[in-house]
Amino acid sequence: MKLDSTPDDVVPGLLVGAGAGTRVPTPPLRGRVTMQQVAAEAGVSISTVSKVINGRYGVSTETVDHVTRVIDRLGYEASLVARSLRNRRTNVVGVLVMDFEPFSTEVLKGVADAVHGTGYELIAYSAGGHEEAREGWERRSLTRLMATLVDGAVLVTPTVTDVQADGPVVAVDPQAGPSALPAVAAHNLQGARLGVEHLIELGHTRIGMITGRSDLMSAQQREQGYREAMAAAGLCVDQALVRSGGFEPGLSRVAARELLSGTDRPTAVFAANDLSALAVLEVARDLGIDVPGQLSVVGFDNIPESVLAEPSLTTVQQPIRRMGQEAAEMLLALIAGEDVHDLDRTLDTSLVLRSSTAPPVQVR
Amino acid sequence: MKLDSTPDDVVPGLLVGAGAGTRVPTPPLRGRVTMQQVAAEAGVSISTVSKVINGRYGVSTETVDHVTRVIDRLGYEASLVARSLRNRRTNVVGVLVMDFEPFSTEVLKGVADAVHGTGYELIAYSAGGHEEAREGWERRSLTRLMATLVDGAVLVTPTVTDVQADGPVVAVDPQAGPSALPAVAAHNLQGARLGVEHLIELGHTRIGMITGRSDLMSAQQREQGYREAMAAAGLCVDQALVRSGGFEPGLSRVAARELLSGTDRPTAVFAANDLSALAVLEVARDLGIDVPGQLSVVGFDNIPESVLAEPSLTTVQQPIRRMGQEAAEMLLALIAGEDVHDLDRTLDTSLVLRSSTAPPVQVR
DNA sequence: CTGTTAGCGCCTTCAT
DNA sequence: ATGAAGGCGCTAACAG
Repeated sequence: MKLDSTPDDVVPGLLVGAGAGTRVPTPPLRGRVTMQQVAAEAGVSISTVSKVINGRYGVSTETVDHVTRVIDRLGYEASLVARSLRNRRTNVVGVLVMDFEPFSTEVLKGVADAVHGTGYELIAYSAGGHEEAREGWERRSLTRLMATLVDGAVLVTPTVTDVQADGPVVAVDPQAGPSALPAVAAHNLQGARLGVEHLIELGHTRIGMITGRSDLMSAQQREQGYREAMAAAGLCVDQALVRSGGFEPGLSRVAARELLSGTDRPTAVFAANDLSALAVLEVARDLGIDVPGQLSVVGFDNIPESVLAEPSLTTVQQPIRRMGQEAAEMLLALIAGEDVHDLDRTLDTSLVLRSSTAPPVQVR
Repeated sequence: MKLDSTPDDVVPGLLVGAGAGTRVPTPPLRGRVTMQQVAAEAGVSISTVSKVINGRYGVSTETVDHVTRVIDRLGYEASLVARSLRNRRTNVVGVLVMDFEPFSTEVLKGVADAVHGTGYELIAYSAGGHEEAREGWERRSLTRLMATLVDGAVLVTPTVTDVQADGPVVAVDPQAGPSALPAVAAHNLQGARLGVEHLIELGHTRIGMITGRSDLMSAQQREQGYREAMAAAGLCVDQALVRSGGFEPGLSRVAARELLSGTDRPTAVFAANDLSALAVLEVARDLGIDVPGQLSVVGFDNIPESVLAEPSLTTVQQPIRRMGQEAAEMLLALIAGEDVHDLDRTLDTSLVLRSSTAPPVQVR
């Protein structure tokens, strides 16, 4: 009978209008129902409730029934947090990201694919996104969640990979040299070559590049691929045509504007990622430069947005979603204690032809 | 003195060779470093460590320094879980989804946009994805996380909205009638009208529809929009031209085949979502019906695939990401205790013209 | 300024 | 078959 008399704790949340004064189901008392309350309502001890929930032996059939009914009525569900804290095993895998942007969410979909039907739950965590928390977010996130909320984690695009965690960790697209972690990455160098070779085959010779964040391995490899393709075709790289866009829209717009405003602008631009390529498209439009008529643009990543762009973007596709899948499969195997053979996987990239590239105009 | 004598609890994790008796940088002992260990290593009490971490007053400068150093050296980071369990406030907002698919991840990006720089962390949670867990996932997830891991939550496409949680909850694209929850949705009715009006303006009069899942509000509204647009133009709806596609490809193909096989087939079809519209395209191709020559098709959603279709799909766009943003803004305001005025927002949709629509052929 | 004490919600021996 | 007690990692009163 103590259930109806709890005037001490004011409800901070919203009260639903639905009058519940009607039949049986004791108006699911508001807010967090704890095992405590279930026990009280059922007139048994907390531990008995726990046993019922976890299907432990040593509870009479009728007690089980009764408690189960109370649980249903109250809409009780064990707190993930409390349970995690207590148990070593949580049955949850985590995807740790710096931010939720196109790349990481695509990886997330892949991880979800692989986790489906395994009985694991999935948690994606971002410490908040911007700048401040940049340095070492992967270490912090890992420490904060691992072994206390998740059984294992997929690290998306980590800058630091010499992390130490007491559970399995797999990196996707690691950015710090030969990783100390099991990892899944795309073949950046090959991809960049593909993209630039496409432009060269179209007849372009003045090809500029918006590079990525110089401290990241993928950025370096893509730039190297660009240089290799140019060199292989006997074309020289005009340093004035290489600008950094830092893998992000803001800087990329600035870089693109510099690149396209000059008198002797390139006829084609290879961007280190789609976000940068989209920025180029935007700037070109501002400047009245027709794409692909007067300027060809090739991106890298093939994020969903790239196809929605106007014109749709020719880009180098990374099998992002697949990367997430493979990472998750590795992770689950590692959690299961199986020994995984190929701890460092590199997936092939491919060129996706769309509408942002064309042969250069024959000017004079 | 009881700190060094805890032989009862065997470390289940991996043991590193590093003896702790040596010099300075005690090789960051592996795995989960707890406050306990930091305290022991620093020779102070646990609560002192806690105070240092939380910047509480009443700790001598040198102690702060010392403890801080130890924390750095050990790479300690407070467990999100333990902290959440203790505090009422967690500084984390959750996005609860049935699964990580294109729609929900798009919402997620929007939420992330809005959360940036607010100091909140973001957790996206999916109970596993498929079928089994369908019914009531929103209720379960909410109960499991709210007030114990997150301060508030965004529910994506919940089927049930009469949930009771002890914290703010905002629904995005709720599917269960006038929601009892604060909600953000797209203007399905208006969108449907836009799509159908476009067909009418092109000159179509025999316009069919592939409807969605009849138990979902969005489906009902889209159908209503279709009927209203028809009525407004003085066109009557031939019931034989309205078939259910259940929002999914399989059923939609069947429906499309029925619709297009008849002798008196429609000259245009409005589909309740892009997936259905794509099915129509497919069936039309099978049947040798030219789109948009002999048949115009309009979809709803504007998923990336719609632009890749052949021909690319004219469709009604929902501002999905924006919906996530608004939901998050509402949520943060609610958490902050501000009173939000507009608790049920409807965002405008817009028509995206592509290549699957054209005037009807003048047959005879 | 520092340490002790008491839980947050849950699960698990260990008694009864 | 049931309940009491202790503790997961952390914080917030209260002592000293």
